[in-house]
Amino acid sequence: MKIDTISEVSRTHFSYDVTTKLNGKEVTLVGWVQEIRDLGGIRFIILQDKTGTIQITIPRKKVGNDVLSKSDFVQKRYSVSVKGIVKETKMSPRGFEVIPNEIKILGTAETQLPLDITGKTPANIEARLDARALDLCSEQNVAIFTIQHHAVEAIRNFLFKEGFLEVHTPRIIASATEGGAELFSVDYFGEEAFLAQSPQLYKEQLVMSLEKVFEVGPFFRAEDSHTRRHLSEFISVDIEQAFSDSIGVMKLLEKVIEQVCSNVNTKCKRELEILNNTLEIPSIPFKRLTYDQVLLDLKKEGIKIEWGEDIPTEALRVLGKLYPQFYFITEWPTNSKAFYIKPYSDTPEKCEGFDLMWKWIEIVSGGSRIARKELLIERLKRKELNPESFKHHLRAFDYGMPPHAGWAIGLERLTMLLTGKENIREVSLYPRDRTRLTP
RNA sequence: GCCUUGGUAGUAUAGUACGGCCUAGUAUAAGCGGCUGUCGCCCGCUAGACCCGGGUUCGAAUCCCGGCCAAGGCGCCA
Repeated sequence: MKIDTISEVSRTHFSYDVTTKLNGKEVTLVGWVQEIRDLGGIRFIILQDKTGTIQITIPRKKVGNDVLSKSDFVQKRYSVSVKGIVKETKMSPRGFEVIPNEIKILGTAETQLPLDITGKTPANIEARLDARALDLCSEQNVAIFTIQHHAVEAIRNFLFKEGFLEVHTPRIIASATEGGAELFSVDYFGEEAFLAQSPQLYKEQLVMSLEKVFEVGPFFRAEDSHTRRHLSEFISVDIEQAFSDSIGVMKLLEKVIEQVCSNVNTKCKRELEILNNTLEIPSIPFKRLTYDQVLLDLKKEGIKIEWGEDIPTEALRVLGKLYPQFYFITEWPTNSKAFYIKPYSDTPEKCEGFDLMWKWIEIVSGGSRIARKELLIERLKRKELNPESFKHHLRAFDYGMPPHAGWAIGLERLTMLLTGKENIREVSLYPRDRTRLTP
């Protein structure tokens, strides 16, 4: 059987756009064979495209020889075009079917696929990721990444409206931006360089000129973590704003989250249904808990944490049950946050850093930044970082650094809550983790 | 990095406590044949697997040791 050429094919409708209103009309559909049910005298082909599925019905005695032989030849995952007449009938899943006049075969596929694309025998995450290109064809996965798209769309639109400029900072850097986290090293023309773990230092410098900036892009952490919420390469949505503080950027963040939820809710109704997830639009302002309050709450639950310590995952899970939606944790101990987070001037042991939590997972972290060079150097030393390796960054503070603040959303973590998925690898197209570098 | 659990056809699993009845069962996918209203179609037939290496034993999918791989948890973080 010869493969047909695409040149004569032009799609008139996506599967989802076909309705009973088109009864009797001719449509041309393009997509993939998802399933074939052959009953002998009649054959049903379920055609899939990115919008959904549609039933092609082939009564053996009522179609031409060419249609019959093409439909004999097709297998699951073959790319085809189908030109045919829409026919209303109660016997088909969506109330209509398409009776083909012409089928073109545009591409083939191997017969024994590594995953069951109909979902009758679900594969585990490892097998799915090994065959990710095929896995992504599932209705569920199309729904996940459609939702992620509309989340980013809402973020971009809102930030544009608020006067933010979208920027692109380097991924290849000479030294650690924050210290602490492990970096991937790369050979840069014989010199050691690193993959950026965050745009932090660059976005701070940019507020001196562009005032309000944001960036959406991948960052890299060589942490040896093995959890359902960590990736070695993840997408960060970063903003930084001049002449603002943590209170200001928290208010902005609430609006961003609200916009995301409402955009996804209105544009992704079907996707949410497919994922069996409901999304509430959170009311703002979000609850603000101080670190001290969190410690008190946890004490009541029988969990004791020394002041100044980070909150362990086990405790966060308990906290997530007490506050099962979005909430901020503010006024962190200065030493538990990165060196660039601004301490309160009256109580310097606490800082203007915050985390936005969703249940027990940290979705966003941010804060007011230190704008004074001397204080920044002091904080670097306190964190046992060498100010010398930050000299280019520190110099920027001599050129008119305004007070500023910002935050960073973990896009995959945000997508997890939007889609109801509990494994971050489900919401990353090609996840990179401690043990996975392919595909 | 540490801890726990696991690795059986393309996929998903049963069998492992107490070694023999496992010539390794089932579902689904695949191949062939049949069927005019399926929608997890149905029916018949065919083919397909015990992670690798060593050990114990008359006998190992099953027990022991080593390795590799995975999932989950912790620490760390977005």
